[in-house]
Amino acid sequence: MTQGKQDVADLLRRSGHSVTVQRLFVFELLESGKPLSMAYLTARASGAIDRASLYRTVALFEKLGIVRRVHLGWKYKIELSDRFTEHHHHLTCLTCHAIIPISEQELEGFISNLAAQHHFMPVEHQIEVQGYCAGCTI
Amino acid sequence: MTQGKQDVADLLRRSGHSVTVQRLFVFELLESGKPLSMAYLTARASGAIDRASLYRTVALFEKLGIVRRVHLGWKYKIELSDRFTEHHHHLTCLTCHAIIPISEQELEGFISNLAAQHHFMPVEHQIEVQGYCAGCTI
DNA sequence: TTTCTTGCAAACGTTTTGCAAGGTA
DNA sequence: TACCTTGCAAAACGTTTGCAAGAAA
Repeated sequence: MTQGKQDVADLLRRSGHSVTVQRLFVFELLESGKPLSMAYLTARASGAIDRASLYRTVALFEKLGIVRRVHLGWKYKIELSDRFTEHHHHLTCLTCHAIIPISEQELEGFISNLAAQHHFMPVEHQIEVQGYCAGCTI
Repeated sequence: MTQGKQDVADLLRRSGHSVTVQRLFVFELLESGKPLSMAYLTARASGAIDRASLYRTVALFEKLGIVRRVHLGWKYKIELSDRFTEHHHHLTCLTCHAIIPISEQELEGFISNLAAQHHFMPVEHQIEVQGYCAGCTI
C-alpha cells in the first residue's frame, strides 16, 4: 500500500467513514497526479465500480478535501488536492491539450494583496491559463 | 439601441450571421454586466426564446467572443467578454455568494512571467478566488 | 450486530439534435 | 429568392436518488 493510500485510509477512518476497496480504487486512479475527467474515471472504473458509487466517492473525497475540481474550458477534471500533491495550477495548451502544472508561491502574495484591497478573506483560489505550449508554437 | 447592441449587430453581420430579435434579446439580458446562469437565462428567455435557440445563441456568442463562461464552484455562469465590459476577474463570497469583480493589470505581468518560464504563449487566463467578503467576516 | 456502503435501476436536469416552418439578407 | 435561424419535440448526456443486498466496524 502506498503512502498516499495509507493517508486516505486514515483520513476516512478518522472522519468516521469506512475504508472500502472501491474508495481505495478511485484514489489509486488519481494517484497518477494528472487531472482526470469523470468520463475517464467512469471508463476505468467500469466493471470494478458502479457509476453511482464513483460519483458518491468523488463527492465524498471532495468534501474531505482529498480531491478538487479543475475547470478546463467547458469541462472539469478531478485531481488530488494539495494535501496529496503540492499546491499548483495549470497551463493548458489549446492545440495539443497538454496540461502543464505550475507551482507558484509568488501568486499567494499577489492574491493576499488583492484580497486585502477588497477587504476580502481568501480561502481558495484557482488560476488557469490557456495558450500554446512550446511544442505547438513552432 | 444601446452602443453594445450596435456593436453586437455589427459583429454578427461582419461575421456572416443574421441579426435577429432573439440574439439581441440574449445580449440585452447579459448587459447587466453580472455573470448569469443558464437556468436564469432560460427562465428569463422563456416565452420569448426557445431553450434550444438560447443555447445556440450562447454558443455562437462564445465562438464570436461576445461572452465567456465563468466557473464558480460546480456551476458556470455566462458574462459579457472583455470586449463589452472591462477585463476582470472575481472574488466570490462563500457565505453570501456575492461576486466582486476585480480589474487587475498587475496580474497580466505576473502571467507573462510565469508563461515565459514554461515557454508557453498565453492566450486567455482566469483567476477566481473564493473566501469571505467584508460583510461576512464580522 | 449495527451501521455504512454498494449496485442496480430509474429519475432528473441540462444540453444537443433533426426537421419543417418562418425570418433575414 | 436563397439561405440562415427558429421552435418544437425528442434524444442524448451527465449526474443523482431510493432501495434492498452486501460489506465494514
